[in-house]
Amino acid sequence: MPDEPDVKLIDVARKAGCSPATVSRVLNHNAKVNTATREKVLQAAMDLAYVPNGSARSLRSTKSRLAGAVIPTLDHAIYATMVNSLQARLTENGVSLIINTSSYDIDREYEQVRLLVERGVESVVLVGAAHRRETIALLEQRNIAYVFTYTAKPTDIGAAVGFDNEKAGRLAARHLIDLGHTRIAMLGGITINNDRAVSRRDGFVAELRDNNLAPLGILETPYQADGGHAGMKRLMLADTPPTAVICASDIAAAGALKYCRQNDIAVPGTVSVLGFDNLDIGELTTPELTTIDVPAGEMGRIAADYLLAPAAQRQHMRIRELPLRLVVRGSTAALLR
Amino acid sequence: MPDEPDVKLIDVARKAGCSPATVSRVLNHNAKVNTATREKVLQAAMDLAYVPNGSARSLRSTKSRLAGAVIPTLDHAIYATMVNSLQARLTENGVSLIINTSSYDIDREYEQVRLLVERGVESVVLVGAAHRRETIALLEQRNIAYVFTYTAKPTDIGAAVGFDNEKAGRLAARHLIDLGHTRIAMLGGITINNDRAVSRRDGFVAELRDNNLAPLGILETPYQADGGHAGMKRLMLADTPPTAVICASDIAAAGALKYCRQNDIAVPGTVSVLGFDNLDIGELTTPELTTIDVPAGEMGRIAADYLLAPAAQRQHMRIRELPLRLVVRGSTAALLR
DNA sequence: AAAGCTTGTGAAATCGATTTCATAAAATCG
DNA sequence: CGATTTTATGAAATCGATTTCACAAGCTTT
Repeated sequence: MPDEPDVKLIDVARKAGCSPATVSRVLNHNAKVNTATREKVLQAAMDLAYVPNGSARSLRSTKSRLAGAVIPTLDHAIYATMVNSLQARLTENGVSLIINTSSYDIDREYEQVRLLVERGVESVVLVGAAHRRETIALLEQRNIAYVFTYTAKPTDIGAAVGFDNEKAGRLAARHLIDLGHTRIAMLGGITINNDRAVSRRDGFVAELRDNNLAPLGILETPYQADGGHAGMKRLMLADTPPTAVICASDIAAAGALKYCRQNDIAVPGTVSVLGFDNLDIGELTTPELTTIDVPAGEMGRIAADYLLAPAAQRQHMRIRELPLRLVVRGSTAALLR
Repeated sequence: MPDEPDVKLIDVARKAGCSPATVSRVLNHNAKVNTATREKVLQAAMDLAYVPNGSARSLRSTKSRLAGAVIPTLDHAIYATMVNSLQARLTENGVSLIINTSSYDIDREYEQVRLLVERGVESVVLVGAAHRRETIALLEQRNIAYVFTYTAKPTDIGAAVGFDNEKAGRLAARHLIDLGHTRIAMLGGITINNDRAVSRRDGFVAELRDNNLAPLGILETPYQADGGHAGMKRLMLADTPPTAVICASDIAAAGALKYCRQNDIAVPGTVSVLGFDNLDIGELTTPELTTIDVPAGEMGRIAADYLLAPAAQRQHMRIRELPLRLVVRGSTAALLR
């Protein structure tokens, strides 16, 4: 390997015939530097293919230009899409993003956040509003900006960007009630350590109760096609099968649809199926899925903007509730009597 | 804010009644340190909730425990899944992952890699084998380990983990030829800056030619459902529509399926549709998709293992070709005559 | 033209860890 | 038991940038 000795700032200074301080000035805050000198420095940096040492820079300046995100998984489009736009926006502003996954485990989440703090991140994106006390304490103590996503619960702790999950549950129930359904079941997500799934379920139950109805059954299933498939099977084989089912995600709903197709159960004729998330897949199933849109990309963008904003401004943007949108397609219909 | 002054290593040393050097020893290589002293140090670190300063550490030790990945997008499951397992494996080994997206643009890729180098990453994951010369030069010069994914092209430059894209194209063609099809078209991906799409197309064409056939048409479509939908429309409205279509991804294939459904074109009766990637969605469409499995998760894992391996060992693991697997489901069938 | 500002620059201190080198104390050996 | 090796530790140098402080030279201002 040729492996030339790494070019350092001082080498640039030498080549440009000035002091390291001046090089630093040119390369950073662009403070008062004579134009001729500036040119020489830039030229030298270019010639030497100088790449600054980020560690040294952040050690001295206490600015790392690093952000972190801890999400449940990247294997679900709803999170991957958010991270995609989060990353894009941060990068546009010179901030790099470190990603960690928690598998929906808040203890693991804490460990990951600790690691992020050690790496010197200046801000952190978390999912949901349920976290270990230590996690928040660590961020507060270190004065690291953080924002919760997929939730808009007014909380006295962190800032949040997302939507009201309880409203989402209600909106789903509302739609089915409006269609005349009374035997409504839910294929909910796993609620352990998932405050969002809990809220949606609560909203669902509350809306039913407000209409003098009770849920026909609430099953907890993993957010995967198999889970939706198996859950639908249990529901439809019960003594009183539902005429409408709310699913925790479009993936689960697609699995439910698959079960119905395999067993010649008409959707929406016999049973209406409602998804959640509004993933691409919703337009590709037969029938296409009625679902509730989750603005994942927008959340990522807004979260980024929040974290990029100067601390003073952040005060005014703590809670950002995004509108929920019911997307009506072919998998739900009025109850036949 | 209470904002206690940050605890530094020297504070731990003070509290434990020893020198910073000893604290460092305990916290790192665990070199010969008296057990009693070690306990005291660990206790002190715990009590003070000490979190090491990563910048200082990597500045001095030239070990950042940071890796980077530049992928086209996280908005496509095939990449998100790879990154998910890559990240998991790296984190297990104490390495954090910085993610950047390039939107399939190798100039952008170069910029992102530069940024990664500046952040001090010790290794980098790239997608495909087509990169700017500068990108590779930079990594080589800085002695940063890197690995290409989704490709197994024997290259004199980097290591690679993936599969032979040309074989994949051939495998797809082979399947359809075996089923008796002769009018075969391709809804390929965008080939600009995408060496993998190019290879798959070339393999497809080569296999047809080896069987004295010529492609009925090759359309380039975005890797999205709309693209597959629109492409299928063009193909089926042509003077001689194909009896079989190879799609660039399951998403595009699902879009193609949708077009057929909307226009009462029987699949696989009138036209067979072959997907690529083996995403979850393939099992949720009607009919379910015949597809070629891409071991995205495994690639991420293997890439991580490669990068985590000591440099000496890496020599022996440069190219790792994973097997391709045809997954036959309901969207392809023998040609009716 | 003297006093007071600006502007542009460099010398040296500094960020918080790791690492090298030296050394005291303890253990082993012939 | 004196000589030698081993073990455990600390003092000080160091990584590569940024930042503070000082100061010279060139401009204003009166």
